[in-house]
Amino acid sequence: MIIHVDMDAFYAAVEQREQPELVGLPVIVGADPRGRGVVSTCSYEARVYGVRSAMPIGEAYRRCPQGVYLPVRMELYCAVSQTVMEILDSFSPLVEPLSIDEAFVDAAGLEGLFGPPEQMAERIKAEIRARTKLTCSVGVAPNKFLAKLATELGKPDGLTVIAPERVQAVLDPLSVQRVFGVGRRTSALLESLGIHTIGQLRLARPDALTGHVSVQGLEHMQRLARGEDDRIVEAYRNPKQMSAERTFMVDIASAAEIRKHLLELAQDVGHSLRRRGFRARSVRLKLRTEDFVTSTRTRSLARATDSDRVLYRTACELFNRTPPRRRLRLVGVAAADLRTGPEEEQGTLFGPPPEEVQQATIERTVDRIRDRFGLASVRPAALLDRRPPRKRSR
DNA sequence: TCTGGGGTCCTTTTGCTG
DNA sequence: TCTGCAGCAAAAGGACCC
Repeated sequence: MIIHVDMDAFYAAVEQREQPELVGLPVIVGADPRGRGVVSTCSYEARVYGVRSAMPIGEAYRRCPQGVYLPVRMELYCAVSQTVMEILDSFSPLVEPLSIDEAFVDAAGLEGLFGPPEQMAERIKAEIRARTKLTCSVGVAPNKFLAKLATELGKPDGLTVIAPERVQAVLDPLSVQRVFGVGRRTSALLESLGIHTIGQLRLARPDALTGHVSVQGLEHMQRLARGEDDRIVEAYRNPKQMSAERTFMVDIASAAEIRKHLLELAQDVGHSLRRRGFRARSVRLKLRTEDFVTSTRTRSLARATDSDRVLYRTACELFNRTPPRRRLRLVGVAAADLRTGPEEEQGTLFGPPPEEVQQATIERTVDRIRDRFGLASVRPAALLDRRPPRKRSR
């Protein structure tokens, strides 16, 4: 059996814990309601007004002008998250964090220590509440998909068990939207074909969906609809990409200004790579124009890198290739095709050229300063653009 | 009316190579 | 030399999740 743990209205609940005068009020954590952005999390009191995660913050404000609007305080939530994960680690050697506020816990073979899975889940809930003063919802089921579904069915502060013999009875009447991976688009498609419930999806004949869904996609959905999911709990997974992106307060037309942002984003991504010991073999530039059309451009690198300068230059090359005709509302830089381990073969007997060594030294020094004084406090554009001094002619 | 930022995974398109 | 084809990797886009 697998246990899934999900903190209730996490960011908002942490804020209410830190500021008890907010308890019972509609608390909305996210962007500034006067600017651009969305709701990250809101308290259950705010949900009464129809406010939801990912809703444009302006719309949230129209629905709930009396709400308490708070900025995201990521460091605080990360610290609480760490405590929660430590608690989970004390119950099982196999814990897979899914995001900052949820995780899978493999309960197999732990009956001797904690009793049956349901009892173990009970103890996890109690300990999280005791140590963090926060509530969570917990699901217990034979696999990941069902455990996560069980959690959703019991929110907030619930403990829901889906026993193996009850899987189909629980699943069949639920909306297809409950299937992991079926979102707005796919559920609209399925409903247009008369498939509204998981039971109908399970029994749908493949030929009724050909042309609408890929064969693999349908097989995947129908496996989940039958309650089958053989993914294991993985305690550690290598990241596939690291990225940073920024939406501007006002759309930007100036290429010079865009490049300034690309430099900052490249520095953020480079910093993440070095901190976690990864190098990237490809760089992706993401652009979103004022009419909300998003495009990406990728370039593979000859050699894996974690250098701000290489990320920045590559991003600029991608940008220069076809500068967008419209103003931009967002730019992003991503490092992808990640790998660990020592630097690849340099292709020379003498290692990397001296400028690269010097550049790497500068970047690591900046990393230390940023780690000590804050991520955004150091933006040494001058350092990055500095060329080696030119030799004077005699 | 307005739509964040960090990700994962999958499909399709495109271009190269034998 | 040209064409068609298969296989592959890179690139691009899209759906989805929290």
